[in-house]
Amino acid sequence: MPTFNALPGFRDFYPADCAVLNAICARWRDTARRFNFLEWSAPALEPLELFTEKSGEEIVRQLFNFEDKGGRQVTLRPEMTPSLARMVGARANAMRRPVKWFAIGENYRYEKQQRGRLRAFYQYNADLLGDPSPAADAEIIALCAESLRAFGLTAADFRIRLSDRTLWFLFLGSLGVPETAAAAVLGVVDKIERLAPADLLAAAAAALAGTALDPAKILEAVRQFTALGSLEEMRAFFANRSASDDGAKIAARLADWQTLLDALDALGLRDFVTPDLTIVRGLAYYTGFVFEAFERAGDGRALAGGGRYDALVKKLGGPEMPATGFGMGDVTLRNLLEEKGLLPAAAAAADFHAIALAPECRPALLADAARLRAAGAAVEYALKDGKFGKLIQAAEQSGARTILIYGPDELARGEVRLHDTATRAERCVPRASLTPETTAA
RNA sequence: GUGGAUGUAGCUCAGUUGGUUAGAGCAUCGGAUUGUGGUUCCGAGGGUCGCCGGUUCAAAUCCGGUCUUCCACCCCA
Repeated sequence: MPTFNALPGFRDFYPADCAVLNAICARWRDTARRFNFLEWSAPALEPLELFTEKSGEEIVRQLFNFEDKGGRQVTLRPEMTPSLARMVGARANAMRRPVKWFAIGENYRYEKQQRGRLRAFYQYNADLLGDPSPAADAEIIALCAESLRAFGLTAADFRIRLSDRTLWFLFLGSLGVPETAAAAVLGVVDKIERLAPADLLAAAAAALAGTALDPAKILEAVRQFTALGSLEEMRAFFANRSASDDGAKIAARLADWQTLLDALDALGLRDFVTPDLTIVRGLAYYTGFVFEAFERAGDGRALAGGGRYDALVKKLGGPEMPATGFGMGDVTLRNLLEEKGLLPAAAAAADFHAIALAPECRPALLADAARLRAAGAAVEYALKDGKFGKLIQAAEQSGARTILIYGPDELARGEVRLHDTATRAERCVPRASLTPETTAA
């Protein structure tokens, strides 16, 4: 017989693991509820075109896709945003705005796994659609930060790096970079810390092919731009540059930054947010403010990421619908919470563990167990009769708060003996008085 | 997809220059003259040593392949 394991990158969830996952999802749901976001869901299996339309054919390499028995090209979803765009787009004209939705679902990506990166993972998404203003960006960023704070993480544990593709495009335009090349330049910016200088220059030259611009000069300007660490430095940077046609647009955009940062300040989250223009996000569909939450110590892993995608709903067949949102996975978050000792205790013990000291006592035990369960208590009992020592030992090791002892002596008086697992205190009470709140103390 | 490591019981690990039916602790299950036990003691189950092949009288051990896991790239929705 072969042994069967879960597929690579997939996880079996034993009860202790499942309890952790449930605890994480519960915190996510509660935080979203406090922001009055509504939960939605969608199929895990979707048409392949839903994702190639959004991200291009090259995405297929990282999808669990196949042809179904009806000849349809389908794939397990790698993310939920296209499904959201479809659903919102279909009813957008009838929906009161802003639309504030969140979802928790398992996503699938055909990638070689490593720490924090599996082939199946749960992701929490929150999106705010129908409002293009910085106030909406502030709300999404605030929800992202509070969703992490809900686990006990502090400003010492994580930081949200805030950037802005709108400002990037305005800046690149002021350098003379044409719109057609701007996205490619941002792709180079995304690698600026990882590539060797020679490779970086070659990449910049490739991105600027067809223009008369000097890659080295553009790179130098980009470096100065990415070094800006505050709104004040950004203002000074642009003030020192010669006025251009984009000057008014840049000034307006910096005012949006002010609005956004002021809102986060008033929400009590300013300490969690750092302007960081090195963040550009790989995907081309982001259009405005983008952000990523990173852990501050250790590996500096990304915990969440998101941004504004004002064109996506329309691209997927819906009406004009500005949108911003973020995604947060369970894998890296769980790793971080484990390291910080912030995982909630998972042990789920019964309220009562009942034992019968003689076969004729069992009917009374079963009747009381049924009554307590109907009243809401968690009740378990030994399935077979045995010696007293074995029964009480198993009862104690079960972790139940209170042991119910059904012996001939007690039952003759219409009573049951209560035994407190922690203190070993005991007392007898009439069976009829048992409630879920009854204790031996 | 590329490269480098890794693999012995459910878990943590021993296992000598290749040498008899592969071990320990923890965990699990059972027992210790049949109402106060969490201790202790005894015992049992559980491994084709990741898998396949090769070398050898003999392989957990050496060699090749493959899979898995981990790490670094790629990618990161």
